[in-house]
Amino acid sequence: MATETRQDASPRTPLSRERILTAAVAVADSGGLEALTMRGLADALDVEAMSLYYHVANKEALLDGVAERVVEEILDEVADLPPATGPDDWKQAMRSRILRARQVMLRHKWAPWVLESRTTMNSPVLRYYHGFLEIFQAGGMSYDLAHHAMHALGSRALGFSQEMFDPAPGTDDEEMSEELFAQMATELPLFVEFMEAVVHVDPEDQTLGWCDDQTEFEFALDLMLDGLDRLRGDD
Amino acid sequence: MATETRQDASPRTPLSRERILTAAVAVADSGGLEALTMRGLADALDVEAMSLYYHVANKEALLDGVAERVVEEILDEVADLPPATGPDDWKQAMRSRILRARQVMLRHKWAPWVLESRTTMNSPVLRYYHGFLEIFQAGGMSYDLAHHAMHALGSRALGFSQEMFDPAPGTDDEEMSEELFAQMATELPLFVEFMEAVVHVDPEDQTLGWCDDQTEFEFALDLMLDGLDRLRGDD
DNA sequence: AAGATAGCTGTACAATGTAAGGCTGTCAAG
DNA sequence: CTTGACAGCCTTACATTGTACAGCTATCTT
Repeated sequence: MATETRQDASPRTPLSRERILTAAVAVADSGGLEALTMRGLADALDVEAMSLYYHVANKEALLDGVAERVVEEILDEVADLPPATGPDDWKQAMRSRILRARQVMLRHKWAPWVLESRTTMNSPVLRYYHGFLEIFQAGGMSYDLAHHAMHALGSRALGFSQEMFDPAPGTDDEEMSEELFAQMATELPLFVEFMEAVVHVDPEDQTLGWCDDQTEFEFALDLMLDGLDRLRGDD
Repeated sequence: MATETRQDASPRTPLSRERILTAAVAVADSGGLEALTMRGLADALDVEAMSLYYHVANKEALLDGVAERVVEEILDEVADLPPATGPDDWKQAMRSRILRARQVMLRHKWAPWVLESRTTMNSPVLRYYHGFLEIFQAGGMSYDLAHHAMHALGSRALGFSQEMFDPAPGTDDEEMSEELFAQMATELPLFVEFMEAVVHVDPEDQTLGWCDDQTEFEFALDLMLDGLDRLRGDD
């Protein structure tokens, strides 16, 4: 009964930056980003909160690490894709790569917020973007155009687009308030037609699952890729 | 000395949701989003924190209001733009509109984060998007294409693109760590050429102001608009 | 005059990140 | 074997946040 700080005598695998990051991703996966607190993470590791600070400078650094982890997962996901061989398949190569990245984002719905809040570059991101450069080069694009293309793709290169005011059907379907709807009918007539045409459901009873994220993502992606393809020097 | 709670006898303009939102935008403008706390906002209004709750349900509702304010500012900004008259100028109309929106975003650097964190639609946003519908319609686009276009534009419709890992020259220019740079030279050869070609500065001493946000924004915007123009039914 | 109420304040509490220092086991030097 | 150093983890404590709850006060109504 002398050493009673820990109940079980199992030697407990020691903490490490790697274990912490793995646990952090797991916590965020199950509870969302707001569940990722230092105390909560420590609990998940069966450890006290302050112990984390021995391996991670602070929460900001932890999130940096988590961001790296996510991009590493993307790198894994695209590792087995065949390289682009020339101007005829650069677009397809890019497309596959980005859609694979999107798979990772679908597994970690919180990831976009973490990635967007990072400012510093990190090694996995550099490696990931290097793959794009290879493809752009195979496509015969100038570095200048490749640069523009990177910016134009933006977060889409990492597999997400961060929908604005996403009309995903929440638990309660009152996401469009009464007044807004009334306003729509009178002041914004085009919207009524628009929704009737697009939503395939009369605006009276809203049962929306009208925006297929995957479809919209691919549409926008192809729009950009086609545009870039047209800007290449040699056709 | 009886009523000593307030020093000056000036009757003090009463609080109101409007005054609060105006102050909130001002606080965020000067101190950034992290300065926008209930206590800080109350201070700016010469009032106690809890007084705000009489006019605003909670912080989330406050941010909703702030988001509305920003979009209203955009609406103001685009109010005097001439409407699109037909298929020949829809693109220009859209372009002007979005570049005006961007002006607002440049005034409120914090706004992207607020807007992206909102999930519920609000009235100004609906009105703003209605303007897009008018333009798409003038361009002769189907509602279906207009719908895709909205999604494809995404946040760009509101004038921002949320740059990933933005390499803006911070105070200290060590945003690319030693190890990263070393790795680049050896493992990621394309990056070296890339930067030399694009950055117009040798990678030894980094003095980067290499990404012109405005240029990149317009490039991506035009890429999308041109693409959409090509997808319209009638040429 | 009496009470109701809108608008604001004061106090208090829980959740968060994290600074500062204490405990403990391991391992090398004497 | 003893002794010290130190890595790794814990304890305590504090500042900052949002916000619940219960007052206070002036104005307005009856």
